[in-house]
Amino acid sequence: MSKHDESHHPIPRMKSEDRRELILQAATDVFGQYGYYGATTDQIARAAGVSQPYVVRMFGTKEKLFIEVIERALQFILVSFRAVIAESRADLQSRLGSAYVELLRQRGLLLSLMHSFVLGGDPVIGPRAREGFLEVYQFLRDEAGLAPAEAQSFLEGGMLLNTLVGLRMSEEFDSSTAANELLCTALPQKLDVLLEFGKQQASA
Amino acid sequence: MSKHDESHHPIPRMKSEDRRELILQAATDVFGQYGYYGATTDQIARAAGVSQPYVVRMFGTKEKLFIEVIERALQFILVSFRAVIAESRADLQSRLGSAYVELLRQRGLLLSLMHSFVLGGDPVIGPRAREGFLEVYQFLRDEAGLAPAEAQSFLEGGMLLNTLVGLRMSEEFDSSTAANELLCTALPQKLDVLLEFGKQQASA
DNA sequence: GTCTATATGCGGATAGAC
DNA sequence: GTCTATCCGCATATAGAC
Repeated sequence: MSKHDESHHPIPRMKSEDRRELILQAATDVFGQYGYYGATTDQIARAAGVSQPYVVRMFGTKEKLFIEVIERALQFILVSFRAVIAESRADLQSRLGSAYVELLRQRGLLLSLMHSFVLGGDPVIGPRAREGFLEVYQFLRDEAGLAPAEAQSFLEGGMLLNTLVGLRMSEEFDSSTAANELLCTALPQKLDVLLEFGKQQASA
Repeated sequence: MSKHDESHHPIPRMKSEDRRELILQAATDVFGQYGYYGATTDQIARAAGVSQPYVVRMFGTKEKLFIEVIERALQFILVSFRAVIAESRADLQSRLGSAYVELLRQRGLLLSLMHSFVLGGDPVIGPRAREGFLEVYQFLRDEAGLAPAEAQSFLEGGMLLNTLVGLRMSEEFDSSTAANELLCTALPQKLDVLLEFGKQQASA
């Protein structure tokens, strides 16, 4: 038991790239729940199973970490969308919508972005957030070939979805008829993913 | 100069109801910019021209203050919407939309709400936020008489608007063609209000 | 590569004067 | 009704050991 000691503390001494990814995932989750200011580096560290100073050390500052989180989230969206159009160019709007909903599986991913979107006044977060949002818009228009009005309506649906997820509206499912109706109307056959996501959240 | 001394500090000794409203406005603005966690009671106090302990004293805690802010914001929305349907029942969707955009004039009002919407996981903010959102939905359906799909699409547009405002996307106007196009497409003849609002923000 | 210990600053809240 | 002074806790960041 000297070769591989995973004793009391993890101390797994992994490659920093892997650790990095682990922390980014944890940070995505925590930032998604509490937002940039509300999340603490200590929460993130504990979620990732490392010490608080380590996450600061690895990313420099909390702010830089947040920026990396939202940039990574953005990449996930675009990669996922590009996969959709690579597969086929039929019925794009709805297939992109499904892909978007699937991204809910990555905890906190869409919510971290949403938090960044309401901090547009911040001198360092704001510009990145705007840039990211416009990147998605341009993708929809240029690569997916949607008309401006179509792209806009896609984004509208996306923002309502983000909001309903942020609100944890699925917690109201069953207990409020209005919530039921709203959720059922708002989600194109993808309610199951949302509800599943809701249970994840509740247990966390 | 002994009767009305408005000496160095304001010390205007106003009725607490007026002071209360003043602080609520300041808080709405500051919470709108930084969110619940990001805003400090001190910023709010300075924006209202009072001392930090005073705002805490008056509302008990920062959390209670935030709750009052979002509940007040909600009331503004509903009052404004009810005025619209009282005036006429024609062309409701678009007239309600205009009324909604007009609410941007109350700095931070829609943004404070938006911040509350992404904190649905919070044990005390979450329930209020959900309740408020559903109240608007129910208004649209029951009082305004919109079909579920219409109400939903109204909310979609509202959430995109909120997001664009949160992003300060109007700052990108002129410098990004995509931003121009997005803003022009997204806003039904109400771009002027948004841009005006953008200038307000920039100067603050 | 990862931790412990800790410095430091800031923010919410309380006490009490005027 | 409103302020000043202040306590206390917490969160980010640094120093340095292993």
